[in-house]
Formats: sequence, structure tokens, C-alpha cells
Amino acid sequence: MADDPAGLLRLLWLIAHEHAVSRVDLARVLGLPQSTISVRTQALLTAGVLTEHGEGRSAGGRRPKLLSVNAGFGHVWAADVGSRHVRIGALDIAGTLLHVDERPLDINREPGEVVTEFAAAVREVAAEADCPGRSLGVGVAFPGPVDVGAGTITLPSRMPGWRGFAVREALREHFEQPVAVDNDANLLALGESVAGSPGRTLLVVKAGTGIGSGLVMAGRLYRGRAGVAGDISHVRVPVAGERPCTCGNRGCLETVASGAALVAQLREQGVDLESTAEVMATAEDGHPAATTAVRRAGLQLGEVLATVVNFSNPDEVLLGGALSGSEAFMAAVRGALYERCLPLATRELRIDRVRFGADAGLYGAGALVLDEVFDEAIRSGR
Amino acid sequence: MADDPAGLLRLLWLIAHEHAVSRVDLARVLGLPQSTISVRTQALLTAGVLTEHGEGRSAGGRRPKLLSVNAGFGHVWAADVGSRHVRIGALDIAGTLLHVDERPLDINREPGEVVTEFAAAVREVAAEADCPGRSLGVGVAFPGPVDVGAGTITLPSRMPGWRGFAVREALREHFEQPVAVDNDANLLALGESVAGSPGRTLLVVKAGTGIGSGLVMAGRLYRGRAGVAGDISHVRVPVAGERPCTCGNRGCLETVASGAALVAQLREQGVDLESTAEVMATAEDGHPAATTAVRRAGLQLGEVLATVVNFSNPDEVLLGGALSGSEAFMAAVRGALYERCLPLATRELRIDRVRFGADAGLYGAGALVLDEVFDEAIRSGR
DNA sequence: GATAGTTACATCAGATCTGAAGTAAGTAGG
DNA sequence: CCTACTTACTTCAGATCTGATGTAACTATC
Repeated sequence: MADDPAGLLRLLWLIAHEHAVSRVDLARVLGLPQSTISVRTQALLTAGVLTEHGEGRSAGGRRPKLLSVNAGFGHVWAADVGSRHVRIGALDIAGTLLHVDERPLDINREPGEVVTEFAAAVREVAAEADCPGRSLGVGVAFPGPVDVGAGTITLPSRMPGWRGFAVREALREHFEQPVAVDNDANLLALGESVAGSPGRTLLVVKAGTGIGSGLVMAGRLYRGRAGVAGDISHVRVPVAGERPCTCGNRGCLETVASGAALVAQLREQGVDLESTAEVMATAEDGHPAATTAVRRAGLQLGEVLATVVNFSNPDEVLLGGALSGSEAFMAAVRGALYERCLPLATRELRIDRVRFGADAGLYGAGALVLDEVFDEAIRSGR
Repeated sequence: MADDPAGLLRLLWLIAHEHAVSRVDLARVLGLPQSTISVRTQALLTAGVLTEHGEGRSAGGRRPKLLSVNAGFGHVWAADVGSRHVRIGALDIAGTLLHVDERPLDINREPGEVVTEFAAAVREVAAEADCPGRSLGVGVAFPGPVDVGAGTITLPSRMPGWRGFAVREALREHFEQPVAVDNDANLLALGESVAGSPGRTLLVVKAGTGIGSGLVMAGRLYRGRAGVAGDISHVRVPVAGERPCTCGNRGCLETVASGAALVAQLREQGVDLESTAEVMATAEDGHPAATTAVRRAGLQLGEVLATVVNFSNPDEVLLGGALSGSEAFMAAVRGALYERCLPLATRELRIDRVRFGADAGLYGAGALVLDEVFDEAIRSGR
């Protein structure tokens, strides 16, 4: 549990999605001894998170007892905060998304106000949705470095005025429930790791308005010393030349391959666009300038990722964020990676989109709170 | 122990170097509970690795029992295999180097022959040296990717004909002792981590004839999926243009910043040189072309490291290998890192040379075997 | 020189995890 | 319907680690 923050959650996920339904299945899929599974499921049964409902078909021996997740136990709220909007969703305790909605939210204001507005938005969505059980916690992904231990925003290049702001405390006051916060790219990575095979090393990249990445090793999210691990947006790339970046430096990847950069580039060329989403829609419509720009962004990102892949040697590279929706973008990234990485590093490397598309961040934010919720549930139910 | 391969070794290191002499000291320095230290020291005392010799000064209470390492328990042999030479050393069980020697060794031949010659060289050195106790094991660092689990050479760009060769087995037959093998950059990293503060994340770079790096997180060496993690030598750098690399690709860092590249560059300019060592000596003598070349190599490496540092966000960046001996090289790397990294990533980042200079690989190779030796000693002495 | 406070170390009980053995409950074949 | 084999799950003992408590041995103070 402690050595795998997503341990119990992955177990529930497997049960809920019928990838594993009996204790033996779980042991096999998770690569853990049956005794360990037996103890853990027992704890979850006692806590009321799991229930048993009858028996399955025999495979030549004793029939397995069928496990299922007790949906009535409750749900959590997850949110993925963007520059202009916030995506809000409810997840059941197995980490499955029950309901999603998107609301406008301007984060370029006084943090306290934003938090209040955010809380109201969540309550609104909650009133509309019909989620089973009571709400157990809230997880939020922010578009910038977060000090997870302290629950504060570290250095918000896209969130001016938020420096050092104690978001977690502010949110807890509004919700009076467990609250967990982290960086959006990290949570993208965490969400994918829960649904993926255990023990694999994942490099998950969020290519949206900004660019970020998260690394999951052996089920653990690696956050680095200052919690800024995974930053690849300020790597110098030759084609960026001397273009100034929000970080104060010049020639960063972000100035040529981020959604924000694409918007700027296309506007320079006289294409009337305002958001990353519009860029993607325009490219999808076959607009030549937009398509070329998206493809170039993929090549640039791929070049940078090649360095990171050679260095960290992951099992999978997963791409999320708005740009990853484009086939041309994905192809460009793949091409650059295969061309520039060592054969040994790419031989069995899986390069793919994140499983949950635009909702991937929500799955991760949900996973982060759920981990706390289960710890609490098991501790108290003993 | 299991979660920190250098656990016992670090403990012994602290005792031997008088950084910690009593159990309470150890607990404080290692950040572990006293009870754990008590149990571990007891096991080491029983195994005969540690001894108690009298008591220390009181600090206002009960006098501490002084611990010391039993040098008579034995020693291990460590080797750092280079392209043309092999560096051979003996380390006591605290991981301290007792004796070093360097011998010529041509690895561009049939692996079996090389191993035989290597074993003979070790025995020669051993005959000359007067090391306390018996030999307990052998650790060897190779200049290429090693499959540590299987004990084989993976893909030896600098060791043609070694592909898949079972070095560990071959060595074990010669020495009839525990043998441990790994990549040289990995062992450089491991060696530094034992002597450094526990729990820190270290990015250790070997800049010699080739370029490699190793990452240590929370005392654990990260080897990646295929055991090729840490490769940064085949990243594309703009100044390398279309220069062909041994990896089959073009424009790699290795073609401009490695010792081999410097030799080639300077020879093109009419400077008569053959080895990386000569390049460094020439630069040290103030030869302008050599100095410029070394400095440029540092800048190139620094640019690439900036990406890796932003991504992995370590506590320390440590440089080893022949090039790191140059002040100009170090300054260039530092400069590039500070210029290109995020302020958050460099704010408390330590950038330095490896503690043990040319012997750093030996410390790591020794640490790797010693870990096995202690496991064995404790298991049998029970 | 009794008392209180400090420091160092040992020991133990509780928690977690896991391998091995045990129990339960089926199928298949005669 | 009895025996042998499978499969599924439980239980238990042993290992490791650690927080809490206990013991030992000293210093300082009145």
C-alpha cells in the first residue's frame, strides 16, 4: 500500500472493470501472493468498500467468490483546472468517471476568489449529477508546479498571483472533506498508471496549452526534489531561435510546440484563432497552415522526448492534452522518437495516447484523493 | 536493506570514517529509528563484520559503546574496465579503497580471452598488495550497457563481439567468489551515493572517452526497463550537424563532447594526440585548441544535461571521468546548466565533481559486491 | 550521596507482508 | 459414489521494521 499509492485503487479498478473478479485473478494480475490479496480484500470488505455477491463458474475446481465494488459507498469529485476553464467530474470509488462537465473559470484573479468560484462550480455540477452515496473527497489538478506536501502552489507561470498560495487549505475550508492537489501532468501520469499494468515505468506527457510531463516508476509517481520534475517545456530547441519565453529564457520548446505557441504562430499568419482547441479543430478541417504547425510541434516535442526516453528508459510513452488528439501530431512524435532514440530504448516501447483523452487528468485527480480515502476507511474500520 | 542496496554499506562507511561511531550517531545520520540500528549493528557484530572496542566519552549520560569495522573480515576487488586499460583496486568491507593499480587491457578481442587476462591481472595486483583478510568478492564496471539480472553484456558499441556474453558467469569461474557486474556510469553513481547523504537524488555523469550517466533516487540506482537508462550520449545536438556516430545515427552528443570526439577533432587540427588523457594533459598545459575544445565539450554536455535536470530534478549533479578533471570543463557545464535550467531546478542544486576522481568507479563496483557479501554474511551467521 | 535529568542502548509488541500449509468445494473418470 | 485431481480461498508462522517502553550508566545539583 505504502509502496504503491495506487495499490488499493488498482485492485478496485480491476474488479469494477471485470478484469479480475476473484481473489486468485487479482493475485495473478497484480503479481502479488494470494495471501496478500486475501488480507487486503478482507480489509476492504470490512470497510464496506467491497461486497461479495455469489459465486462464479468453476474452472474445474472450487467456484470463486465474486467480488464487486460497493458503489453506494460514495464518490469523489475531481477537477482539472485549465487557463480558462475547469473540467469537473465525479468518480466512483473504483476510479471510474460517472459524470463530467466543463465550466468557465478565470484563474488570473485573486486565488481566494477563484477557489470560492470553483467550489460553487463543483456544487453546481454536483446538484445536476446524480451520484451514488455521499461525497468522500476532492482532488484537483493545477496547470503548474505544486508542492504536494505543503498543499501550496509553487511557481505559477500561468497563474500569476498564486505563488505560495495554500490551495489545499483553502479548498478544505470550502468542502470540509479530504482534499488532494497536484500538478496536472503528474495527475495525468497517475491516472494512466492506475489503469495500466502494474510495475511498468510510464512517461506521460501533457501537450495542451502548455507542455508538461510526469514519470511513474513501479507504480510510484516521481516528483523530484522541488516537485518540479517532469518539466520539459523549457528545453532549448534550435528552431525556436531567440524567441522569448514566459520563463525569462529564450528558445524554449514551449515557444514552438505548445498550444499557446501554435495560436500565436497561426495568428501571425493571419489565421483568426484564440484557443488551442480552435487550432486543433482548424487542423482537423484540413487547413494547411494549421496542419503543418501541429505536425511541426509534434516533431519538436518528439526530439526533446527522445532525450528523456534515452535517459529514463520507460516502458511506455503516453501523450495527453489537446494536441494528442491529432493523428498527425502523434505520428510526428512517434517518428521523431523512433528516429532519435537508441534501438534498445524503443525496441519494446509503447507510444500511445492516454487512455482517457480529455478526462485523463480527472482520473488522476480522483486517484489521488481516493488513495487518502481508502487509507482512512481501512484505518477507521478496524 | 532491501529498499536501500547501500544500506549496510553506508552504515559501515559512516563508522569507518568516524562520521558516526555510536548507535545513536548512526540513527541520527541515517534518519532511522534507534531500534532499527540496534538490530542491524547486532547482526553485523554477530557476523563478525563489526566489533566493539570500549566506550566513548559521556556527553552527560551513559557512555556510548564504540563501534569499529573489523578490517580482518576481508576485502573485495573492484575493477573499472576502460577501452585500453583496466583500473583495479581493493576495498575493505567499509568500502574504502586500500590499493589501486592500472594495467593495460585490450577489450577488442574474444571475451573469454579478455576475461582470463583480466583475472590474471587482478591476481597480479593482489599478489603485490597486502590486503587484510581474505578476498570476499569481485565487482566489475564495463563501458557499456549491462544486463545486471542476467550478468551479461547487452549491446557493446565500444566492445565489439561481447554482445550477450555472460561475463558474470565467466568471471565467477575464474574467481570462485561472488561477482557483480554493471555499467560504469551506473557504478560511478552508486559509489557516490554510498558516501553521500542518504535519500538524496543524484545525477552522476561520466564524461570520459564515452559519455554515460546514472541516476540514484532515494539510495536506489535506477536502471530502467532494458537497463539502458542514463544514456545521454546519443542526443542530437545542433553543432554536431550530420557527423556520423557509432550508434548509426547522426549529430549525436558523443560526436562532439566525448573524449574520443576531442581526440578526433584535435587530430584534424594537426595536434598529435591519441587518448583522452593526452587531450586533458594538453589542455592543462594551456594549448589553446585543446582548451577551447574541452570547454566546448562542457557547454554541449551542459546543454543536454539541462534537459535531463529539468526533467529529473535531482539534488546533485556529479561529474566524473577524465574530462571532469578540467576546471574549464566544469565551469562550462555549470554555466550551461545555470543558464538553461529552470530557477526552481537549480536553486539548491549542487553541481560538483565526483568525490573520488578516477577511483569513483572502483568505489561503486566495490559497493555492488559488498552488498551481496553482507547479505550472505548475515544470512549465514544466523 | 540522594535525586533528578541526560544519554545510550536493548527489548518488546504491533504492524505489514509473504511462503507454505491447510481447508473448502468443486470436476472428471471409473 | 469413491478416488484423484483442480481450483479457490484462509490461516498461520516467520521475517522485517519501528514506536514505545524499559534498562543501564553516566552527570549535575543541592
